[in-house]
Amino acid sequence: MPERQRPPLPPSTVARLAVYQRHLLRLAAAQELTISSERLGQVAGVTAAQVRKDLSCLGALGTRGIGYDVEYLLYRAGRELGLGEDSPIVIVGMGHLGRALANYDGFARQGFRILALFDSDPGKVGEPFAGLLVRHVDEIQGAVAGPAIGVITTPVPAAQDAADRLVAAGVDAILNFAPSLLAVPGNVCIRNVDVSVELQILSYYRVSADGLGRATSASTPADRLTLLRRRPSP
Amino acid sequence: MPERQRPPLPPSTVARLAVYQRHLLRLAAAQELTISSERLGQVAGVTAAQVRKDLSCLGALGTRGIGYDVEYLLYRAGRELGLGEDSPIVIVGMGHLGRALANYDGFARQGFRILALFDSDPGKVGEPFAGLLVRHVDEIQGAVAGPAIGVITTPVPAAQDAADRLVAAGVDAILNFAPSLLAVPGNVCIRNVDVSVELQILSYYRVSADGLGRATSASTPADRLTLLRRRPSP
DNA sequence: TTGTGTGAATCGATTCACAGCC
DNA sequence: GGCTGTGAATCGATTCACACAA
Repeated sequence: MPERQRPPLPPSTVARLAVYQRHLLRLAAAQELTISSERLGQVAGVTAAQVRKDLSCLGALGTRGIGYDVEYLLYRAGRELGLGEDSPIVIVGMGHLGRALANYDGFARQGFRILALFDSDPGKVGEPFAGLLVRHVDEIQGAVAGPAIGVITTPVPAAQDAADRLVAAGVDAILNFAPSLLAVPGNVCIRNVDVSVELQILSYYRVSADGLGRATSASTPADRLTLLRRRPSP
Repeated sequence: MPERQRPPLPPSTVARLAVYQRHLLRLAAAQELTISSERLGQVAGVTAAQVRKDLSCLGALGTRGIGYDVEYLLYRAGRELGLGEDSPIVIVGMGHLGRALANYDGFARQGFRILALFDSDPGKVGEPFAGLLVRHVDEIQGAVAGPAIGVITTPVPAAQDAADRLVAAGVDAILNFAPSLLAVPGNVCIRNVDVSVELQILSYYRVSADGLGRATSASTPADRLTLLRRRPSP
């Protein structure tokens, strides 16, 4: 059984794999049987060579002269990303953003399932969103059984507390929308999304672009680089 | 006047500069006068050497033995990112996410100003959010005078149309939350944010981490790599 | 002594180019 | 003829280490 004996994927490849996955779902729904690196690159916004390099990390999946089998690629990419069964998600912070995410129906399609919603405001506890009742953050540890992905959509002052509770409940990955750096144990993986930061980045390329007619930048897929840092030794 | 005569910043530096900016604002509010690369790195989640390299791109801003002047750094970083006066933002798509962003009060603090909100649903047109009335997407071109940053929070099928209208109205940068690759002219800069993709990336590192007690990844700042592609030659 | 600024070295990621297979 | 898989080359980004200024 020579399964699961591959070097870890490069972080940039992981990020793109997630993007490919999304487009492959669309292609599969459209009854496409095979896809070439060229076309997949076009829809994902990367070069064909990049696609081939990325996919070759999963093994030799394509057929020369033909391309890649959409269904099989979907299966392998999904398995690599750990999307076997529905991954449970819990959301902490039922402000506008938390509600937006709770109501987002794309999660189910992408293999995620919202397990519970939490807020610290007693006024919000008990309210129904997306078929779930909001629970108090005190209940996180009781409600979350085993590993799950936590999503933090609280204001900054509450974010660290939310993270602490999630970690205590066994959550091992956190998507943080609060613009602050959370302290968590080394075995918990965190990704931060900060809309203001995204806008500021756009701001920079905007000013470089105008003035002259010089075209500067074109579109890009949702390519994010995860920086992984080892725990500093004690 | 030897102003504005610097090579363009590396994309990864631009992304981090936006993160520094955010923490510098907090430090300035807390009356901190100076900050060392060491401490700024701690709060931003990067190494001290990285901070120094990044900041040295803006010139020699620090004082040896002391650190960086918070106010001055804030000024220079903000200027570099093109945050001089309030940058106008328009949001297209008043679903849950669009409303969440419209109500987000962090934009103003970060130097952005929401100029207008749009939706294609006549039922939503006229509704008030965050002190603005939702207008119909047909009005985009009339309402947006000159360059602005467009934010697309529509469902996928409407995203390209939204982008086209924004571009026609003179918008030169787009933050796209719809999970699709938008086609825009080469002088328009795009960044994509896809929450499902973020979750899938977390998924990967999650599965690598558990099983054994091996710690795998620690936290990371909102570091995103913008891939800039030149327009392919015709 | 503290902490910046920066070349040099390292590391990783992308592109190129082409051999090999359908 | 078309398209994958992959080493080799290139490009960029991070880290190191240390001279130098306050």
